[in-house]
Amino acid sequence: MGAHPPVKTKIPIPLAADGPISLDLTLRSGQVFHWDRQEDGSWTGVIGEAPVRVFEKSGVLQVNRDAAALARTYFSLDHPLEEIYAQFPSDPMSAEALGLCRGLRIIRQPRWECLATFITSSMKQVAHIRSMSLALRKAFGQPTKYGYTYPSPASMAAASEEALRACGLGYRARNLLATAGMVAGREFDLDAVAELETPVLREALLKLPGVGVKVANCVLLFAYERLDAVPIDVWIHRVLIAMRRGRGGTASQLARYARKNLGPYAGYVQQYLFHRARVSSKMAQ
DNA sequence: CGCCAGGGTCTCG
DNA sequence: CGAGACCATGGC
Repeated sequence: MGAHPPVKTKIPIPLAADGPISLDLTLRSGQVFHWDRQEDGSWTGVIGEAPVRVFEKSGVLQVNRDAAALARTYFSLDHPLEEIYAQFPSDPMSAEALGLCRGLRIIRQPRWECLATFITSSMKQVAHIRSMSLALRKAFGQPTKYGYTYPSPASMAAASEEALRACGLGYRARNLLATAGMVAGREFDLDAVAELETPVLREALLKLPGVGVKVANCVLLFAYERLDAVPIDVWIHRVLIAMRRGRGGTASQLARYARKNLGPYAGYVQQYLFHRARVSSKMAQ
């Protein structure tokens, strides 16, 4: 807590010609689960070890000075949104999703945080992933001005399965513990594998306990900048079937359909479709 | 209260 | 390879 002197000066981070950003959409879209929206509309949270308070107005971000560089990278302000939108599919669902989600950006997450969080995500609602993340941070992370850091692989590997279960993980505790051990012991080097081609990297990730095709694609998209990776969860599964006019299929058939029809930024399209599906579901009730 | 959730893994045909 | 059973938990 005392490591960071209070910084009251906020400097604007101007956007180049890369389009807008919406913090509300980006931080509520099921990519990250540890940000808090304040009453003044700003968001507080942690990027890596750094406490961050960030505010968006008129397409410009304001952030505490010591986190400016981190925020640029984390919020992917260099992603060419207008080019991505120009490559969006023209089907009605993708077009509607784009209309709803302009400014939603795929975040560059710290690799371990992303991998571990999505190991805990299986068969869990977004709200509960959030509560598990908070419990893990409180139990094993470090406190900062704006919340807790995400626990290191070593600190999780050193924990007991019971301590992880106490954070609400259920049967996922075993997998998280095993994967934390492999990462902490350098049996799996999260940084070294970043050099691998996407299909090879995917196969490598699939060797980790608790990582199947869906979680591997989340990690590829959110932590390794593979913007063509398409995680297919229950929501996207339903969306793809609807796109195929009710025609279902096996998981691999739907994956092939997504790869052929969602364009070069299929991961972005997927994220927009995910948000659209969840919003329209809430409206329906 | 019962349903469902950003699934993975193992077994069996 | 594809389909089914099972796994823990809590928001809604």
